[in-house]
Amino acid sequence: MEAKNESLNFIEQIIEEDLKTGKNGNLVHTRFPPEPNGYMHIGHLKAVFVNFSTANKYNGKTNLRFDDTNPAAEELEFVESIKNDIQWLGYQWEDEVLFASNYFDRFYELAIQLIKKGKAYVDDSSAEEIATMKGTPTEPGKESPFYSRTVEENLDLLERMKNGEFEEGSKVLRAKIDMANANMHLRDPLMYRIKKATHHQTGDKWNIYPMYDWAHGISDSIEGITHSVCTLEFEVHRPLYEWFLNELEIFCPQQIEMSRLNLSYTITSKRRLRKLVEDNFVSGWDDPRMPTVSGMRRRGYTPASLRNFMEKVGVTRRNHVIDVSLLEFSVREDLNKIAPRVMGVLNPIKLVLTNYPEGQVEELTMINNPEDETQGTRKVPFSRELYIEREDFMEDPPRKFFRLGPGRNVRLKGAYIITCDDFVKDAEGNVTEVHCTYHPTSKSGSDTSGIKAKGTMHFVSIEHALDAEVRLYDRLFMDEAPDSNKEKDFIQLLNPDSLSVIKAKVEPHLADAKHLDKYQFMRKGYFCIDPDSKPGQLVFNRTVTLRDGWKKKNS
RNA sequence: AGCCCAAUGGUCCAAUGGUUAGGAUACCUGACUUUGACUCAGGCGGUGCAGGUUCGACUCCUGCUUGGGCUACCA
Repeated sequence: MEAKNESLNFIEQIIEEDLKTGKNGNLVHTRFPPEPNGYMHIGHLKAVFVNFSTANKYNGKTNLRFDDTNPAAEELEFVESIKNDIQWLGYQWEDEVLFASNYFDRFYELAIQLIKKGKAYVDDSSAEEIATMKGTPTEPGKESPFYSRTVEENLDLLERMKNGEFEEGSKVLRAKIDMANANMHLRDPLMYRIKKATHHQTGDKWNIYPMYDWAHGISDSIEGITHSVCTLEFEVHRPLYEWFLNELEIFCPQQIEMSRLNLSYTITSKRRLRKLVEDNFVSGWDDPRMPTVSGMRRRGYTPASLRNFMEKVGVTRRNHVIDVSLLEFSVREDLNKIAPRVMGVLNPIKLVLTNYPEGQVEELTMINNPEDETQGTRKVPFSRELYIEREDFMEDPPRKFFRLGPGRNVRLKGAYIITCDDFVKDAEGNVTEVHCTYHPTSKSGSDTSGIKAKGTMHFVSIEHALDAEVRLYDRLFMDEAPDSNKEKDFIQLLNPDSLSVIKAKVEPHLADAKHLDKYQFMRKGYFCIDPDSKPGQLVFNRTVTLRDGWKKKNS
């Protein structure tokens, strides 16, 4: 029946094993739990992809739950942008958007339960004292002087902490576990700290806020999450995750850690991305060079290309650095199928067809996308004076140059074969004009000339061309792993040429192009309309170049 | 330093106690081409080291090495 035996990633293997044993009543329920403290970037994308696509594969569900336990860092703006990004990627969460803050009352009840069990206590020590008493990985910690408070005293103090009677930093609630444990996270971890902040969901109701470890597992448990996927650095938190849920005697989901996504020539440190924005190294969080979802969207990456990329990357527990060329491949692969072809000359030089009648204009019919004939055709004007790409003419070309040079023939895409007769230089010796004759019987589609042309070139008619600003992007960093370079600050590794803005000439068909419309400029790459674009003032972003065998060979 | 995790072509991901360890990408060839794109065909290139178990180890075990994580009132 099945054509091939697809290999499973390690998470799918766990799930299929659980399905076999009926562990979770044959349910698969995942969640994507971002903290709303910034914009989503390509690193988050992997978590989105794994959680949603895995659940989807097993007819399960995926919750979107904001891990909003730290009001000092979080904002509503980020809640909205994250929701927007997830939907743009093509995923839909189960039911309503959830918040850890929905469960604050429940967390509090459970904390009381833990105190009554003698498994939690209020500690008046300062942050520094707690850190000192925690010991080090090689030395055991020491018990706090407040370790042995009575249950009654702890209950009273917690309630007064909740009621706002104490200053921030003066008291915390800690779980009573094991101050000598080799795992530092088990040395009486904090459950609550006092924060007199206004929360974007709960307002001023709370004066204490739960820590990640206290909130996360309980949230997963409440929602009936079966497989709680997170990244490798949370591995050492798992014993604590399980300790809380077991002490509370409530459902314990399985936490599964996977490696986080690292991309070559890219940073995903939120702190560093913020510095790029705040110090104006980029134009904003949605600068097309940023690895944010909003940046990639503006750059012209498609949701399908990003999902395909994630699929290719795979899911494992090893640290890796994915080559950015795999991302670029995925983007080209999708754009090749969907992007209409147009002609745009990025670095124009004038070409005159000396034997073409002055004032004559032909409307050429061109195919929009050879990969998809349903995209139809369009009209492209052709006349005596054209722009071609400056690099497509060489005064003294090498043998295997397929383009224009004195005495050479070339096909103008969708039009005629031309022969180069002459060229004009200015006082500095720069070529300013190329003169050719066209062969009237060589018209595209009805060529009876018998003339051979090695190459095909794009062009635009000078009279009909539109001006366009084109923003060319290159990688933001020159270093393969800017996040982990120990010698240099990441700012020093920025590529000074990551953006160049040029004035280009494009075919008139593009006058109506709209925000984020995607095109292939033939022979030049994939481009999309930037939000800065206005009618009469076109602005394009280059999403990615085409593969270029010629350039590679000659560089 | 202690504890935990990982180790397969340049990169990423598969596979098996037993012939030539497979795919993707990258790179190189060639074919095709009215995009030097796309497509197609081919090539290059790999089990970290040392022991052990076994008839046989890339796979299991031990040690080592290398890389990563943990010592926040962040998540």
